[in-house]
Amino acid sequence: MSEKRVTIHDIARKLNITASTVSRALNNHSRISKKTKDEVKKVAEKMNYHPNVIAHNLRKGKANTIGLVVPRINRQFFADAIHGIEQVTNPAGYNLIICQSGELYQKEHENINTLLNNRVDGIIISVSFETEYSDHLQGAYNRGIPLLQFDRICSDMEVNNVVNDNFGGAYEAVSHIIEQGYRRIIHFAGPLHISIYKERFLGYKKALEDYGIRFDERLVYHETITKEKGTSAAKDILMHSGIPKPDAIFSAGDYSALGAMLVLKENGVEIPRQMGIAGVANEPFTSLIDPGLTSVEQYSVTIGEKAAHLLLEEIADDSRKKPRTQVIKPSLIKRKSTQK
Amino acid sequence: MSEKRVTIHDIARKLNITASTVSRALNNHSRISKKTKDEVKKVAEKMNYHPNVIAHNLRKGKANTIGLVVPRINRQFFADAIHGIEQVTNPAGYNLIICQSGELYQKEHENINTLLNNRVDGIIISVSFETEYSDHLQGAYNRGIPLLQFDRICSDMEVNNVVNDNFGGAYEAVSHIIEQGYRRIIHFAGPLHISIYKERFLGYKKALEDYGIRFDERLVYHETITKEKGTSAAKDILMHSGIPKPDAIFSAGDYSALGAMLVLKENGVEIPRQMGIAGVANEPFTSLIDPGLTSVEQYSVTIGEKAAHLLLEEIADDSRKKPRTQVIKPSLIKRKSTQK
DNA sequence: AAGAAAAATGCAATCGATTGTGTAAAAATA
DNA sequence: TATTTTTACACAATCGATTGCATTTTTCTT
Repeated sequence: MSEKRVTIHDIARKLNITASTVSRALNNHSRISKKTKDEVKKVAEKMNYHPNVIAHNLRKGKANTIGLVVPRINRQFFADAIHGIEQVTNPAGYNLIICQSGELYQKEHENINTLLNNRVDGIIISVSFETEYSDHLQGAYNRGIPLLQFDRICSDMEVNNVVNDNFGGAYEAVSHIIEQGYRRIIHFAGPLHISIYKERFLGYKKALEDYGIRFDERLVYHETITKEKGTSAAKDILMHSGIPKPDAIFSAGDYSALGAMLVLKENGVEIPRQMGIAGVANEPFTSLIDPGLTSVEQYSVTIGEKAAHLLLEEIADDSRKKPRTQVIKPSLIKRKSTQK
Repeated sequence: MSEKRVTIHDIARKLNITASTVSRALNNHSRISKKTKDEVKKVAEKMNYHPNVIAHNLRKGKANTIGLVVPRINRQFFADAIHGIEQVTNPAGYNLIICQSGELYQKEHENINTLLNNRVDGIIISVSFETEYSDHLQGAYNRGIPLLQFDRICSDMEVNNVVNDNFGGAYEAVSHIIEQGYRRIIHFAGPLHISIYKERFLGYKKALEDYGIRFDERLVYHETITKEKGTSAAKDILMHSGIPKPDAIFSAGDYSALGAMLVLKENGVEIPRQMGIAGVANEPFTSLIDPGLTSVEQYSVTIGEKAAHLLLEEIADDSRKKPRTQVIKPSLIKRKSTQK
């Protein structure tokens, strides 16, 4: 059944030479004659030899592996980002070990340890919702492991980052909404201790300010980034008549925008005439629903690619440089939901 | 900067004992006194010791790693399946190395080699569109590596499989369509050399047969599983008046169904009154578009979980048993698009 | 043909942890 | 107290590949 595994020693024995010669031959070492090289390779082929990467890695002291930690893999943004990362790391000869934190700090910490134990050459991480401190990351970094954060970052970690211009994206979206004639603009915010949501919130406020619209705290729905939260927020909006009637929503995420849109439509609110809506992420569904949802495209694949490039660079020259933060410019995809 | 890595030898030196004792102490070996165990653990902790998994794996001859090969990671079905797999393998102490074939046989072959070189303990694969032969898989299997296929399978490989009841799902969908009163039912088929599409096609035919509707080859649009192909197919349908007018579409995928739906709506065809539409996969967007698209839910996370369970079982008892094929029962999600 | 230079290969240590076997120390038994 | 048993640890080989250095073989010089 399971043919026992063939090693360089088996090849050596068959050819009456030493394992070191076989090793050198397979690695095209200059001090080995072409003749033996050819013989070795032929025999290796014939014996169906596969190098033991584990032994190789042990000797070399590196694993040729990059560790990745994301909240969940089955979310479009991360799946795309991972795709981008693979696109770069794979041709460079690196494997990827992917871990999911499930938005839990504890799990994320364990993930990091797993990766350290596996002697990964570098770590790419997008932190969980829960992650407010970065001891676990700092620990890895102190051990000399190149570390890079993307999208969601711990700002107290001084490492390379690849992020969206969340502020700019939000600013552009809200500006667009205002220019379409909307004035009382609601904001569905995410957890503000998370950098990306904070920045979107700030972009929203800045746009209001620049257009001379007074910021009104009552128009902010906090922690509203799931479809369900969007649904209940919309119901709340429909009920509330105490405050001046809002005429648009800028949501920090597409899903809550969707939830709200469905409720509003159901209740006879015309979109975009009576209420404009825009979100962030440009999820696939935004172009499929009716009306199409205006949204901020994040270029997640690009983010992944950049992240991988930066990390590989850092791995290549171990002189630790001043951390860079690469900002990816998002772009606003204007659809019917905001075209008054 | 990078503190040099501490090994069991460092700990041994500090305590004036041997590395073997340290190793045994850390592994709670019964022959080591509680006293030394405690001392060793304390020092290990203090020295910030992390075991070198690579050395461990080399010695143990296994990598505690499972290899995964999928066409692409950033497709909802696979992302979900991977999620399911992780859900099982992670608590069991396995890492995952994920490879993408990009739907290319050549790449898939390389992926398999990478995994073999990394001495993975098992491989889970969903083959690419291009994959018609299974030499590469057979090679891995012959080397004694437990192998499991899911979703898309090479039927000439005698290994454990986890698949959808594609036939049944299609049968149920088409039956539903017929029961709603539709009669001239178009089929958007995928590449028929791929098991899942073949089965869906057969399920479609069987349902027609059982309801006494004659199968008409002219109603089959082949290789029509992308949104674009669905779009062009719909245009074709609108133009063609030579054959009796079709009144429903059963698509082997949601995306081509979507493409068709958009074109038909644009051209004033009323759905579901004039044309019923159903797809397969229950993609997230199916519930968001208007009208909602009837579709077959595949339970991709469950598929991943089952796949992982089966593989772990096979890894656990190396006596190679007769391969099993686990079939996951899909279910039809009925939405407006087929409610005449 | 002898010696020097160059080329090709062998030897043995190494990476870090595991493990079978041997041995000293402690405990139990006679 | 002498002897056996048990307990606790040390020694050394091993996993498979890599590599500095030593040694042999070949090729080149003169």
